[in-house]
Amino acid sequence: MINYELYKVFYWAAKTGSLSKAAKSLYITQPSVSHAIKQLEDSFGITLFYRNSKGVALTQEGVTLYSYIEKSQILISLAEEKMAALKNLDSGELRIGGSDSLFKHYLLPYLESYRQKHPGIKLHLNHGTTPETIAFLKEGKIDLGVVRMPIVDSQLEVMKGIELQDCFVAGAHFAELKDKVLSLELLLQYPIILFSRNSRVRMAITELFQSYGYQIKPEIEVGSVDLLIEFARKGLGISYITKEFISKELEEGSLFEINLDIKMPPSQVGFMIMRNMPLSHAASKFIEFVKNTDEI
Amino acid sequence: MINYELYKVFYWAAKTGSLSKAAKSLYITQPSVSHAIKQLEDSFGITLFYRNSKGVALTQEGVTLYSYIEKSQILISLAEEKMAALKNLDSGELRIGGSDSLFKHYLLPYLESYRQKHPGIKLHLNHGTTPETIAFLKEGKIDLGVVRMPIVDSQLEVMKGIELQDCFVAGAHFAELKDKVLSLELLLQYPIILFSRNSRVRMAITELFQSYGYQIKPEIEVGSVDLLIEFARKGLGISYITKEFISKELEEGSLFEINLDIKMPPSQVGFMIMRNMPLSHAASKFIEFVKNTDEI
DNA sequence: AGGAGCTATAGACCACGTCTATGATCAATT
DNA sequence: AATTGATCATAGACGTGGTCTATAGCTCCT
Repeated sequence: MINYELYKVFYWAAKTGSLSKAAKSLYITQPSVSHAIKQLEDSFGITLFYRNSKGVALTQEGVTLYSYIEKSQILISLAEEKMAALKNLDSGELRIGGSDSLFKHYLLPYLESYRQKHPGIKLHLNHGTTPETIAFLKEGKIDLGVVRMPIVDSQLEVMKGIELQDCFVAGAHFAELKDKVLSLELLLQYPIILFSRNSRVRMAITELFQSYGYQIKPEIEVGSVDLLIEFARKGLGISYITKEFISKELEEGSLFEINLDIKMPPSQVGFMIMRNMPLSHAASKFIEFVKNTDEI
Repeated sequence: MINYELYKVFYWAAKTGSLSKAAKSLYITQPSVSHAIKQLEDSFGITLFYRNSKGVALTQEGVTLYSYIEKSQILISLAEEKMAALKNLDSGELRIGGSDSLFKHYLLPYLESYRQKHPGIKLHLNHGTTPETIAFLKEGKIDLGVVRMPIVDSQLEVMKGIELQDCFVAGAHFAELKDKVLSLELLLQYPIILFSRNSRVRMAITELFQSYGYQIKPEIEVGSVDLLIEFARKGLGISYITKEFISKELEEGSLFEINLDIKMPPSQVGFMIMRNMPLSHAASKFIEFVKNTDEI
């Protein structure tokens, strides 16, 4: 089998029309080039160049070989450029899966600033439920999943993100509750708005109430955080919602937090990646970036 | 600069999905493959495969690299196949320059049998005068020129072909000359048909007559051997023509040779190639073939 | 005649690619 | 659980082959 290094030498010799120039381009000596070309000619049993005192020129057969090798070498050069671009994040893909609300309210600033730094990286955001996100990860359709903890799956490696605090909030319509401290039992007298059944937050709150011996049954179920906010503001009920996602509404007073006589347990954001599978460079840099920013 | 051998290893590893299988395909050991892939990954600073107990699979970046390298390697394979074809004359070009008459009356049987042996070789016959043929040779437009000797050109290497004997012939109209021996002076009394001015044969006969103190002026000048034959047969004059080209006519008696009191010097066919320029494989095999056949 | 290019050849050397041997891990058996 | 049989990774030794220097031979140009 022919050593492919010889084609590299052949390419430069043909391209420059000179073994000496090829040697310079390749940072080797002229005898090495001469030797390499000889090897190639010997292994084909065909003369590729004719030599004269000015340099070398391709024979008919040499031209034929060159027509193939040139394309091949250009492809390799392109490959090397592409790899360099991937390496310094001028190119690549970052595929993240997770819930819409986490993208919008938590990840967005990171994504914005990452994109600004690396505008060549294509961003794929794939929203879905936690099980869907895990499935996508395992199928290799996404590099990274961002969901609520806890996640227990031996195939996954999970890193903790920030802590979020869920709470019940209401709008002006329930102003009478503003400075009161409610028990769970009392809370359940009011219409409750919850996120749809298959979400992690919904499961968590259902379990929490069960552990206290109550069953929480929402009047309204919605599919997005925006609707949770909107419905609460319009006074249709009391929404269970992540406090960090409504800092604007709390500040401007269009929503207020309901004080309960028990502390709601915090929930944590988790970054999931596949265990024992190398991350794409774009993804690992993104995670690194989020980690460093979170710590500061 | 990256050793292109590594791409060969990468290609097989990616293609087979297994370092062990790649090793077998490449007739090296598995640790060598492992080492090579590692080198490639290190020099890019990018992980190309993830490894598991079943084998290896390309990462996202690995897939990108593979998309280039696959094409590149296929081109090289095609190149190697093509070179093998050129080597055993399944493919290639044979470009010969020379006079129409030599092609038809001398080279044709060789060309036929060469073509039969190597149907993949494209044949280019380029007819022209001797100076044109030499020019084509120097421009690299033909591999081989077949002309009348002598040729004196330091850039050319000339090999002798067969000897041809030119002679004067006539048809039935001049039957009275059949068994006579003519002097040059007497011959010149008859209408002479010669090949056109710029041919080598024409120059030779002109010089020959001059060396005896005569000037030969044709009644008719023609551009092809066929016309020389045809005109002589029709009785329009006495043609000066290569005896070997009219063996059929001499045998059947439609033409007969004029006996002269001097011996016409033989002329020799010459094969010209460029000195110090390697021949195409197709051409060198053809010359070899002609030489061997001629000797037998 | 001399010099400045070019490529070819010879021979020495040592880097690096390959090998063997072994370890680590995982999955599918027993 | 233990065993077997795959996989790839690692370590270290070995020896080939690619690269080097030095030099020759050639052609062209001054």
